[in-house]
Amino acid sequence: MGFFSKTCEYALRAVMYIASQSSDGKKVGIKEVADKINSPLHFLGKILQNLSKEGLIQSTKGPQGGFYINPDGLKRPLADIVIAIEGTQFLNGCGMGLSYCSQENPCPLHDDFKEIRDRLNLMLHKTTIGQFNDKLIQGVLTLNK
Amino acid sequence: MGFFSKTCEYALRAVMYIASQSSDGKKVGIKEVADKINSPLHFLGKILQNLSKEGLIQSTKGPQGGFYINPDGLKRPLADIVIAIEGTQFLNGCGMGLSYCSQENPCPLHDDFKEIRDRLNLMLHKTTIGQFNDKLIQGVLTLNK
DNA sequence: TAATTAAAAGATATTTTTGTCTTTTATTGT
DNA sequence: ACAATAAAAGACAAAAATATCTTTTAATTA
Repeated sequence: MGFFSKTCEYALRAVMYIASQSSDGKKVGIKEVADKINSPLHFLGKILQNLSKEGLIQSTKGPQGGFYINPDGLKRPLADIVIAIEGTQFLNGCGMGLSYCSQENPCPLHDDFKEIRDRLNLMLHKTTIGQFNDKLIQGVLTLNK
Repeated sequence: MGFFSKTCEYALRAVMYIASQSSDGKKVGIKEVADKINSPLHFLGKILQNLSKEGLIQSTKGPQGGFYINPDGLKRPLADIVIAIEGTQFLNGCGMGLSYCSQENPCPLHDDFKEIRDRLNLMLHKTTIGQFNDKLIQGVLTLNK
């Protein structure tokens, strides 16, 4: 297993792809997204549907419809996606799975984990959804395979 | 979901508990371990069985039997447990799930993730299984709930 | 209004993870 | 040898994650 769940991996890749295509009000169909990020079509459908409900991406049905991200959305941090999918536990919970773990009642890895989680949080909060648009369009960065 | 799988969380807690009880050749039964780390008994049984096969812990059957960790084992890094359970992918794979992700063909998060993974690896490799024995015995650190 | 398009929603299937229960095997002590 | 103990092993079940397929709803265009 990877660091994030498959669901979260697909979500991150898909959102970044949609972002990179959303510059001039363009919309992309789910078939294109699934193809470009190499994910199962209908499974991705559910994921995008949820992200859409959360307001992280936008969509319209019908001809010329598809998914897109509005300018404000491009400025949101990646953390929003991760939290929407993995929940807050992933970024804030105890590394050893203890629910009462705290500074007063610490697990053996409490301090070490706090530092690593802090770094992960920092990274996910300072990085925005639209941050990679240019390099994705240029083809310098990859989202496929 | 947490950072590690339940299996890995139980494993880390159990191994640390067994370690803390292994100072003077003492052995602990699985019932005691499951109770002390608050995990499902038989599920933990499978986990310890696997760790035993990997040589990360030792066990003997029969009266006065149980699980223990030999002096060399106490010096091994936590990374050995995590790798035994989560696989190398967890500590080395691409954060976005791409199998061809590399410095030459990077995903958008390649560099950021590398730094976080490096820190996690460093921590898990410098921390040993037996490192918390004293504080666990003193009750300064917790493994339960 | 009708046909077409594309996401939303629902139903179902598969796989993996997590968990429980029972039987077997190995060890110890009598 | 026999009984008791405790892990190993196997069978099975429940829940969650992953995946596929079909139907419905909303939007567009002709």
